[in-house]
Amino acid sequence: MPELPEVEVTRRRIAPLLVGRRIARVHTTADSYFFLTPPDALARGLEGREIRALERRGKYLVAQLGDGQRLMLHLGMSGQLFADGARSLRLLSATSRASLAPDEQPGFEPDAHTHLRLTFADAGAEVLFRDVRKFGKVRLLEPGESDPRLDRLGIDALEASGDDLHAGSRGRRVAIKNLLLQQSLIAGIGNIYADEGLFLAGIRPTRAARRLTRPDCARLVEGVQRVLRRSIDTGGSSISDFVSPDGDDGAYQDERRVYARTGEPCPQCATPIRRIVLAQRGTHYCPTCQR
DNA sequence: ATCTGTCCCTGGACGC
DNA sequence: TGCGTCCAGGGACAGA
Repeated sequence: MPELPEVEVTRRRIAPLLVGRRIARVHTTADSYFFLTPPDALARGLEGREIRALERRGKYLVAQLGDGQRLMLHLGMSGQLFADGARSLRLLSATSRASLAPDEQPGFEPDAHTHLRLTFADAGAEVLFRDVRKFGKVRLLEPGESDPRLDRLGIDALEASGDDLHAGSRGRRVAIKNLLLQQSLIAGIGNIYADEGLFLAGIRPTRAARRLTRPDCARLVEGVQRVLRRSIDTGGSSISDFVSPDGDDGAYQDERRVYARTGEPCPQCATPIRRIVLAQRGTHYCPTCQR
């Protein structure tokens, strides 16, 4: 599930394949709510454009195009942005996987879930956007046009300070975890890193946001940033579908302390990790270390 | 204004 | 073995 680190890893590795290249051909799947810009308009708008830069805002990627247009991408839950030639079992459907010999590593063939495929004017790798569950989004923004999804984003999680969180949590009765997931306050934190950050800070996810002191907020932001940076350094978390543009799996899932470790001993005190549901999301914490 | 619940989608896990 | 059912989760949205 792509959160800030997975999106940032994707950006760093895919940027060299995109920036400075001119899009020659665009292939899409049929229209669906994945396409905020309908496929035909998207193809028309993109063909012939040069990509000048690739930026990240929270969990969004924004490509700056040569004539002032921008291409906005969100990976959703199961989005995969990669180059053709990437090799990973995560890029295959279950049926193609089942037909494989145990040691076989076949190349990827664009399938029904490959919603966007960019071919470039010069030779070189194509870039593909695959998203099985279609929670991802793609939109072409005309010069000067904005998208409320981007406008609403708060400060990037890597730039945020404890004071930002403290200011945003005043008077809020919601559980602190819910607040961490709100992209309008701090952008980029998702379910995994919220749980991990709260554990590092020793704060229970259910605590009312307004009950956090200034030092609590400082510790929490510090904890969240520590796990985000570490995850970027290890290539992100490949817990379900995430795969980097070259097909590598991330390794951060091996460093998880509480996320999806229900019943396992807390790494600090050996109390079994507890799982509850907050904001319709699985939430994991140590009942002893997190108060 | 804030908060909660519902919905989009598909594959994988699980039970019989 | 094979089918059915449930669940995961980001974020938009409706309604309280």
